[in-house]
Amino acid sequence: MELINGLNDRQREAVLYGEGPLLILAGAGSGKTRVLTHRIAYLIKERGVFPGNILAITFTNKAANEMKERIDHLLDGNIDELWMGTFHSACVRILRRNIDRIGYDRAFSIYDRDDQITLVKECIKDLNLNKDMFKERSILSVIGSLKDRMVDPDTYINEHYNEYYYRNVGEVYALYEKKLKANNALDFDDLILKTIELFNKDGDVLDYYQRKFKYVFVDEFQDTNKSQYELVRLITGRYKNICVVGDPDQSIYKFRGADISNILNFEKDFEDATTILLEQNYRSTKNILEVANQVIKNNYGRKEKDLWTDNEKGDRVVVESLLDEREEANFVANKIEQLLVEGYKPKDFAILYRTNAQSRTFEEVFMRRQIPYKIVGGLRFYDRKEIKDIVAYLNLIQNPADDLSLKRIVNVPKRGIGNATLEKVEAYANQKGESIYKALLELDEIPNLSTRAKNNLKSFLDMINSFMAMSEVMGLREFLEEVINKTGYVKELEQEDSIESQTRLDNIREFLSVAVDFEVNNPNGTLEDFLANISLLSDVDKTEDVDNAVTLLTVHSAKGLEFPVVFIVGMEEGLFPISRALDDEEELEEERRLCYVAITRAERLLFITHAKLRTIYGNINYTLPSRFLDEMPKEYIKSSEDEKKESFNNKGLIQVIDYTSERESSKALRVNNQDLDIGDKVNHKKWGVGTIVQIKERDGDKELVIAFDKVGLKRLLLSIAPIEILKGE
DNA sequence: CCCATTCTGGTTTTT
DNA sequence: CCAGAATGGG
Repeated sequence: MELINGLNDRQREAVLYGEGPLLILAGAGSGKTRVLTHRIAYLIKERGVFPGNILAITFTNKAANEMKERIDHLLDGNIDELWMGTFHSACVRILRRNIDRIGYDRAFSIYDRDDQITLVKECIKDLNLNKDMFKERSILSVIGSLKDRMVDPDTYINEHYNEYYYRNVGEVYALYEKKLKANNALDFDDLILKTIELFNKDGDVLDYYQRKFKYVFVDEFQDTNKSQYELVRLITGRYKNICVVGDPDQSIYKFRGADISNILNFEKDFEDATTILLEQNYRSTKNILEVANQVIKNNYGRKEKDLWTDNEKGDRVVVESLLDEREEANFVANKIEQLLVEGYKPKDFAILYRTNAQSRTFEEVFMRRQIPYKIVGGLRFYDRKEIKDIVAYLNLIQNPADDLSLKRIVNVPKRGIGNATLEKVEAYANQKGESIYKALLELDEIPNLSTRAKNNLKSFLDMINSFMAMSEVMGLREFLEEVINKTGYVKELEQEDSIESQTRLDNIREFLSVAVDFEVNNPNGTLEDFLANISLLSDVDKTEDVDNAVTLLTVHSAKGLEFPVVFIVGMEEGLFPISRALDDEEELEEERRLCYVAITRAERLLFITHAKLRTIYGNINYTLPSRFLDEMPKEYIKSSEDEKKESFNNKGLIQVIDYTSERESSKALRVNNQDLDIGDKVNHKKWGVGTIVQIKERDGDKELVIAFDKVGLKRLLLSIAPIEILKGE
């Protein structure tokens, strides 16, 4: 049978496995996608399973599309009925059909993180809490983790009744939930939780889906949280044909509630579960894999597993030490240019970093050197102001209860409806217990409004009403154009006529083409579907499909991807592992798993870099190489610093800086500063002896960065600093 | 009500 | 350093 050709014994066993719970522990690069696609194809083709009886959960929509395509290739039959997508998109699909059974309108809005923050902010204000003490971000992270663990507000408040802070966090949580409901909105967590609630409260609906989904698959199972696990348990309650695939060593979403114990407990929770281990790696060279294995070994209490490969040994992993982030980016660019000459293509390269902020230097350098690149995440298209504004219009039109969206755009573009006016309307709505939109329908009843305000509100209302009517009859693109024109949004930007407004117009045009794409791919798609679709896209999904470009992305976003050549940058203590993890053993282990994920993305070549100086918040920091570098076995590593060191007479910091000082800025400084140079020692009145590590021109003065022996790095101006230069080598 | 300016404080990772 | 919030003048 062609479906098992070329598979190894373990893989074949997984593909051909019969009924009942199955746990596939799949190491990095062990061909789990292959196993999943082949198993699904096998069920359909050889076992006669109807595609509509299969639900497959993937981590991103992109992964879902790719898998679906691969299955399509393996079969001749039609697989349109196969449900494949993320937890969130599957839940939206279920809720759009049936959420009315638990008291929501089926036109509910989906709130993203920014919406959540706005809502929490409102709650803090409404409850008269001190906003310095109650920070919306930290409250939101508590709420998030409570939702992940399915703890409701009342339970939490009772548990913390005697703690002022946490009790009030609970109160915010309660009000937040109330507001979501009033706006007929769900946040990301709710998509899962409300589906569970629906299943628990309505036996018919549960029964329907239990019968429908005879076979359920969950990929990246190590990163599911408690509620997702519960959802899987409910859906598979009838047939128990649940196949999960995961790797505990690649669990990197603990901060989002991911619970490794889901994978560890699987065999307990599902009786007679079979476990299959995939340990042969097909992705990386021996050198790369060995480095990964040695690093992850340092995690305590993990289930020992040794990934092996038949692939060639390959080049040693290169570890490179650079002066600062600029040199780091230039080193990477140099390597890429060099490898491009050797026949690699831009799309073969990925730059992996721990935090999004690190992408900037690479962007600058790549732009200057004309290396084609694309960035995953970071400044996101859908997070741009103009896109969020348009989406808010659409949300309101689709779900008039959505006060949050209404408030966002009621005065964008300016229509003379300011805060004071809106507050009066809102007060009226609150008192009547209805939405702002509804209140506007009773405009004449609202007290204390000036005629002017009333007129402005009236024309706003008329506009929204006409949009609502149009949305019923128009195609998506046509409708969208109507909205951006009739609102005056485009007009305002055109009048502004700045570079910035031009970019915004471009973005709006881009958004229109997204809508056209959606229309083509989903001929029956509604406005609701379109909105749900764009709000559930992951960063990876959203990244533009540039033909041939270097990929810049966080290690988190790189999960599940692979590249011929990988650069892991910023391998420094405090950055990777991140500072917050340094004194917490559990978080440190998660960082180490993250490092493991990063290393195992590489197929042929792996470069790891760290800088000695890194600018954070505009401050220059001294950094040390990451502890993970020490965990990598020397025999698989080559460090060009080792080679260079021999030709320099290295006496510490001064010499280290000397040999990298070919960079342009230092060269220039050498000419201009006969008296002062990087590496010179100085004596400061208060801070004592230090070494100059950087000199910058600043308004005719010189700004010095000095590494003091006692107090570390300081930045000061030459003209006013109480220092003397210590001469004489 | 609108705009410009000052200030604050914030970076982990994201469906 | 930078973006968004808060503040105050027009």
